[in-house]
Amino acid sequence: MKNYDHKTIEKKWQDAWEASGIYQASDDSKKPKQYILDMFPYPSGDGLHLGHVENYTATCIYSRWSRMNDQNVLHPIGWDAFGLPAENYAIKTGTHPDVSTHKNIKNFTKQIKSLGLSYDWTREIDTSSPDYYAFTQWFFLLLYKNGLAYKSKAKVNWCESCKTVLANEQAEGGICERCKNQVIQKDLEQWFFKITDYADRLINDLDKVDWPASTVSAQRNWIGRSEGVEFNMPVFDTREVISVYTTRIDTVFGMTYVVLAPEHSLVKTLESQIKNKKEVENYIRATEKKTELERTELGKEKTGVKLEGVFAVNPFNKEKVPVFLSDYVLGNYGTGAVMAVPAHDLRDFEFAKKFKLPIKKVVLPPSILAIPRSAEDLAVGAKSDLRIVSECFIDDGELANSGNFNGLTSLKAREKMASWLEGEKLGVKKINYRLRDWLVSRQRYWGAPIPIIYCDKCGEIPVPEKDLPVLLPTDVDFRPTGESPLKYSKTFNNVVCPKCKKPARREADTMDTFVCSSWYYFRFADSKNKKEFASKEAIEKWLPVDMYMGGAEHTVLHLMYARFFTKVLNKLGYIKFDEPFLKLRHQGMILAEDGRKMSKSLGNVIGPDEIKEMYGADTLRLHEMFLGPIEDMKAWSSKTIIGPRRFLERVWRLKEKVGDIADERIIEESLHKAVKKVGEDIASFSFNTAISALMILLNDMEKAPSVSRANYETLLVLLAPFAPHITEELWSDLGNRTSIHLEKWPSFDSAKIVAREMTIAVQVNGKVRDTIVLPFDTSEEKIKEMVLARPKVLKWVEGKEIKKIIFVQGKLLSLVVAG
RNA sequence: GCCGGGAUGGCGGAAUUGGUAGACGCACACGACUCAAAAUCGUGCGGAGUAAUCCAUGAGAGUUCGAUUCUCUCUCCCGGCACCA
Repeated sequence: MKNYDHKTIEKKWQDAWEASGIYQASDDSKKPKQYILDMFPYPSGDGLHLGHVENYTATCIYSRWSRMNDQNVLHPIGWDAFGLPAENYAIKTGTHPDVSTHKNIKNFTKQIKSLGLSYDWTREIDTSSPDYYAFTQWFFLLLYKNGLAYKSKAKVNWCESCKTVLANEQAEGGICERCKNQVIQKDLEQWFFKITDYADRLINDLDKVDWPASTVSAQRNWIGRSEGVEFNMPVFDTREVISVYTTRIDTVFGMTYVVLAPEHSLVKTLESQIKNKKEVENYIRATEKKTELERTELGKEKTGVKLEGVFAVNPFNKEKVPVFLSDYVLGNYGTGAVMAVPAHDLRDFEFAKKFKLPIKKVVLPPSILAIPRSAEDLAVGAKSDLRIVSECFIDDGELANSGNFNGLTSLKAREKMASWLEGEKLGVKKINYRLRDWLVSRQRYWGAPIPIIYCDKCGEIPVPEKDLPVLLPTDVDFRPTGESPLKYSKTFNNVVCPKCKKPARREADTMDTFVCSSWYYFRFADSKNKKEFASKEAIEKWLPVDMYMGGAEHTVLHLMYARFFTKVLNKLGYIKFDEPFLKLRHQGMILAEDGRKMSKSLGNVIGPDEIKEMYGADTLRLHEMFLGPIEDMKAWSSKTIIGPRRFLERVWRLKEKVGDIADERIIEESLHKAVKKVGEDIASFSFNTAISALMILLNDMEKAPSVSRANYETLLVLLAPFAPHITEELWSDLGNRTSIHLEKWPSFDSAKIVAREMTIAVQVNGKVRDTIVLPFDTSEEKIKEMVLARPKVLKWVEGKEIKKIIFVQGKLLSLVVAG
């Protein structure tokens, strides 16, 4: 081989690796296992993008390095094949999703293989294949049988003109994607998974995993644990009570009204009390029409209606306060009712201003405590003399206007007040989560059918496990009609009841694709198993995942759902661990050259194929890794890719310099340093600095008069995980008969890294004034002596008193002088 | 608003128990090779200054012999969540 011809070389070795199967994981190996997983791709029609390449290259390097360190590596790949885009494509073009999806998978496979990614293809999975979704359905049944899947009414996006349910992504901004009409919220029967049962474990177990801080905190936020109290307020002149939840019971004396969510059930119960029924009904109807988006829109003026004739009684001071209905209170959080304290809550404050309600201060900020209290500070907004305060104090402080609790800090008051309520049996301490149950049913075609049968006699019957999979029918019209497409399949809908054998019908909804991806990492351990989602032995052998990598867009949903599934399996005794992904890293997004997101509409998309064609897969891999820290957002650069390419060409040309008579010592230090640095950097996912270390080594080798074969081979081995093709070619060219990727990772000798010479920086009063090169074993005394004789140093210290000398071994000598 | 993460040459980025700021790469300049160009190789490359030296890691303070690194305050940028009581 004369020139570095990436096309020939890369094809040659990709074929060779495929034939020899060197990346296959062994189920029998005694070596320690290492499960390295990428978030499996959705095979879109656009093909692989540079973000995929970044993700897969990083874990490929890590996998190759792990194999060289004698680990039994499981590094699989598969397809998250169900999903909306394929279905939309079907609606538009009439191509069956199964056809387009498999065409895309073919293309993805080709692209991935051409990058030299070291996957074990024997374990490939496809979530849209019946072999796979049989077990997705099995998981549904598992949850169902354990009371973790249930049916309930829920609001969905509904387009009145298209007569169809829309996914959230299709209803952005409350506008139907297809016809541009307003989307409304409609109550429909939907399936839910009871993830909220696991809220506390999902929060607590975050301590067990090595995940990016931002991801952990996003999950915590999403689950939204809050500690407070729930207490009852009698409704004046009735036997009803309004139960409210608050985290700020310390502000309870400042309550000037109560707010119920418009959907609160008490509105019906209290019907006879309400004097302005018409008005109230109108408000409720208006709220129903609003989309979720409109309702939660920020900065929007508060709306509401007073329930005339209804009063709640504050148990602390027996004060009667009015009751309102407002959509700023959510029906599905806490009790759906809040005590409103406008002086200490911003939302209540806005509402109170709008409806001219009294604002009563009961918590004073520390700054006010410091100065004498004026009557104004303590002013109580009397009904006759309404005083609107300009600001609202939401922090903790000291209580005032609060009866027996005056003078307490907010913290203490919360304790005492909660205890008082508990003592009076009026309330309890309560922890609430903002996490909602997971709505899994989709009125969609391209997904796993929900394995439930409805029988007029027996009711809701789960499909018996032996009848799985419930096959997705093919005789379906995708065009939107207003109901789940599966309803219109002749082969699908009509079944016999498993119990009474009378005619029955199937559930026509399919499952959210996130259900498919909540358990796929188990399947790779045992992808061909027909009986179980994975055998106990296979799970024990490979799981949990040791290293997981993928986009940060899955920070919340996918990761939360997968953790939920794992915890359910753990609780039900299927598995011993309770966190699926021990270590997690996200790759940063690759932006277009112009620093903006790559997008078709901007016309700034660059795909891996064109780059690979021009520079080769090895250069592409190296360049993406060298662009910057893996987790950072980085702009693609076609200007600087020449750097990595030149580097590889120099490695190629260095071969000419390989000779037997080389002075090993010249590059010994450099070599051992590189072995250490590259290994450590791969371990910590610092690929950019690992590559820089390799470049430094190459620079040093080029400067040496000649390079021994052994040292050249070491360079190739270190580079092999990054650039698998060129290194394999050069390795083979040297006469090696086995693959370089089966080599052992070299070890380094710390003693050889220690330089024979050291450069000591000399500081005077903190400023570097001189540097001095000395043999490494020079004693401290000797160094001081020599330093004090240096003219550059003398210039700064002569005639001055040396007050202190700080010596850092091998690095610096710092002199502190007077004046 | 809350949570998380950032800010270092012309550019991407290095630098961790606080110890020579700018590794490595790109771009640029000059030189060698060439009839010439490309490629390649060599040298230089934060700013000011002839130099000594001074200034410089978003801004300001603090701790320290010494701060990109630690503490406080602030500005701006990015990401996530967002009426969750």
